[in-house]
Amino acid sequence: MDPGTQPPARLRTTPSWLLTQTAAHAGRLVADGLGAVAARGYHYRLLAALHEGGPASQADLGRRCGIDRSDVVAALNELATRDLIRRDPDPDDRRRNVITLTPAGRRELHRMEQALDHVQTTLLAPLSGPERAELTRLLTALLDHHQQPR
Amino acid sequence: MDPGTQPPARLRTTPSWLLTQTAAHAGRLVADGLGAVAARGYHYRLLAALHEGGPASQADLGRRCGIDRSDVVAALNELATRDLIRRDPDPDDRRRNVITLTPAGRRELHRMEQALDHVQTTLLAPLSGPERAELTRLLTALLDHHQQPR
DNA sequence: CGGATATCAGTGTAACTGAAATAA
DNA sequence: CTTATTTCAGTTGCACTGATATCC
Repeated sequence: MDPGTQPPARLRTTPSWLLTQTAAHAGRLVADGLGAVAARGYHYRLLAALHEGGPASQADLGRRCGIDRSDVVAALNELATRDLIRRDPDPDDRRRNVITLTPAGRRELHRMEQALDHVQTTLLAPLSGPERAELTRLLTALLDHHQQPR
Repeated sequence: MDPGTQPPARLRTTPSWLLTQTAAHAGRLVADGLGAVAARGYHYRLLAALHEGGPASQADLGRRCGIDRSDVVAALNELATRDLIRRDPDPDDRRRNVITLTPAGRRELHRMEQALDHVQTTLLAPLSGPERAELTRLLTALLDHHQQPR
């Protein structure tokens, strides 16, 4: 009712603000969806990377998922106590661990994906099909550009 | 060089992931830009709201900026110690404080805006003019939709 | 009384920093 | 000697929760 409860116009037309605010909404939806299956973002990212790329070292997983090596350790600890991954020493390089997705992990990943599918639907509700494709295209271009220097 | 260092395709096509990742990049740029003028996001949001809407209560500012009342207190404390805002009791409603932008606050806001202008340029570098407008339009639609139930 | 305000203390997630031990 | 990997300890920014005192 109160029009003064609107965010400042300067913010509403600033791309970085629009991005971080919509991302905050998306993050809430993701947290709720994954929370319902007792998981969070880092867990899903790691399991998805393992499912798609097969067993990998922790440093590799971190690079692929954009998760800091330090946080990979903690997240894998949590996944390991639930037997969703296995952590074995690499015989070919004794610095590394080989992380493997377990059958239970594959099942949990599937549950997470169902939850996340629903999140996408809710998140993109106000956009048409072509609009969703265009948004995906634009965000991908941004992401590729800013990830280049790595 | 290593193609295995790419994020999983499932993530790269998921809108919520694209949003949170691009927002993370944007957040880094904003943090760097505002950090150079000894500020962070909350400070800019609050000063911008004060500049655009004039003096307001803390609860009002929180609603306008999408900042929790609890965090408004802390951020205003920091701004007050730098004399960028004034916090006076409201004579008409003794529960409230009237927050006012000081001349020093207006100057700092201007410096923050210059830093943020540069951030937008860097952030949107890979997109054409029409693409930037389209991205802004799509994100605004998402934001409006998910803010409705407030 | 119910409702709003300001404040304080604490939590959670994502992202990051620095340092150490170990091994290539 | 340098580099890479794993691990631990700690920090920051943003967002949120719950409780309390005060006032409309």
